[in-house]
Amino acid sequence: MITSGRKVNTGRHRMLSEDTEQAILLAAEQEFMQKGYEGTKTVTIARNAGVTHAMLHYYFGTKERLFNKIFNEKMSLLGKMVTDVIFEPDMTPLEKITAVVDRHFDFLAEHPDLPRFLLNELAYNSERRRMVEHKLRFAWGKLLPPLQLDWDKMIVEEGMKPISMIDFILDVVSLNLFVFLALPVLDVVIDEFYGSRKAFFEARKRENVEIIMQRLLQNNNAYE
Amino acid sequence: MITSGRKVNTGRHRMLSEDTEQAILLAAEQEFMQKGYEGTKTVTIARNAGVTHAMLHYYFGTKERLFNKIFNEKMSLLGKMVTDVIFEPDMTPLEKITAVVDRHFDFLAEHPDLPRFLLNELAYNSERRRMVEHKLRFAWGKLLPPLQLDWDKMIVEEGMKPISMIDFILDVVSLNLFVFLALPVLDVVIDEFYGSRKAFFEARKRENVEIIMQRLLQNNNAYE
DNA sequence: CTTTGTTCTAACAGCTTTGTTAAACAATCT
DNA sequence: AGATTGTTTAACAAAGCTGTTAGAACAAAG
Repeated sequence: MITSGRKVNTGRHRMLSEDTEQAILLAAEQEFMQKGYEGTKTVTIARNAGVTHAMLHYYFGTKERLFNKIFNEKMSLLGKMVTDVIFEPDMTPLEKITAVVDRHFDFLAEHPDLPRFLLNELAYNSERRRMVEHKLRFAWGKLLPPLQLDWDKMIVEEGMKPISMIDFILDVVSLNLFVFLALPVLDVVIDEFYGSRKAFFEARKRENVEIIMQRLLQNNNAYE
Repeated sequence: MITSGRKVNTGRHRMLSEDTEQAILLAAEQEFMQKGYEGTKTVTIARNAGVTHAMLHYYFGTKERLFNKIFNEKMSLLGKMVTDVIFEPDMTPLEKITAVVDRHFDFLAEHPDLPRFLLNELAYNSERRRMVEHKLRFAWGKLLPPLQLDWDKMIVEEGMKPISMIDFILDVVSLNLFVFLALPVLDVVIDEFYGSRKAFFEARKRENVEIIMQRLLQNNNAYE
């Protein structure tokens, strides 16, 4: 089915068959996401793509290069998430926070395997970690300072409980990401206590928004 | 250094050299934790244990069996955590909650790689997942019902915001576990914003206790 | 229907990894 | 001493995996 047709090629020479390439990329993505770099065998990718395993090397050279293509694509997705989530329309500060948590969660629900995949490959490979470190520093060097100003202003003007922005971000990320990082294990819990993933996601999203809001609002019954 | 001496053996026969076995187990634990099942090679374990690689098979048969020994040991540790954390001394309900979150965090800090290791091997291996599923169901079948009673009582008597116990548990686990699941990536953030892991851990523990308590306490400034 | 460059297959080369085995060795028991 | 048992080594076998290559099949254009 892949070999259905050679690429129609007006410009003469030097063009690969998109279909085959795509089939390999798709199969590779599934395998790498499911089993990680080391757990994935190139022969399996080829088999799942319906292609001889020599083709995989013809198109992508090495397993490493194929993996990097997938990995970088997923890293871009992560970057896209940040920009998608961070810049919100005109709302009151509280509405903004709600919207951020909400959209962050929704994004993750659309890419449930993304966090575990990235976190893992970074945990298991120190070289990749070093590569990403630069990107991270650069990214937040540009993103954080402007946000910080808005943040401090909001805390004062809205009379919120003081909290550093970075701590707050970690709160949101912890609560939202965990749902997806632990999904393979949580599936058992979900089955028993929530019925379906959908119901579970909705419940957790509500709860995460709730707990985050409660953290920010001033509370008269001080404990301690 | 391992081959220094054969085991002195009063009890006659049928005893393996504890030293060698331990050296292999220790090296295996380090490798498996750091690189996962697939990323770990038995020759590397043997080399790090200072032992020929045939010894590894002499003592443990197969890579799988060796891995399972480590894996089960870590699962027991997880079980131990639950019992350690859940049964608290006499305190007011609010103090109890604080203590639970606190001890849960401290336990994780003593075993920072445990959650990622277990979560990963479960995510990557469906057979292991099925094995664990039974244990989980059995465990909470015994643990949850009695806790549930205390929980509902506490909510009413202390005038807390209503929240299901399971949602509350997920809140605590999300916040505490994430710190350690994401540690390899967070290290970059830590370096920049907290100085040291120790400082980061302390800050996060405080914050996690804080956000959890705020979630439970009734709040006069209702938002929405 | 030949030429030209591209896509694809089958076979294979070479390395890595897991696992086995035979024989040497050390300690203990008789 | 010699037999017995448990431990270790070195060498080997077999399978698995990544990557290569020679050339066949093919499509398009001359």
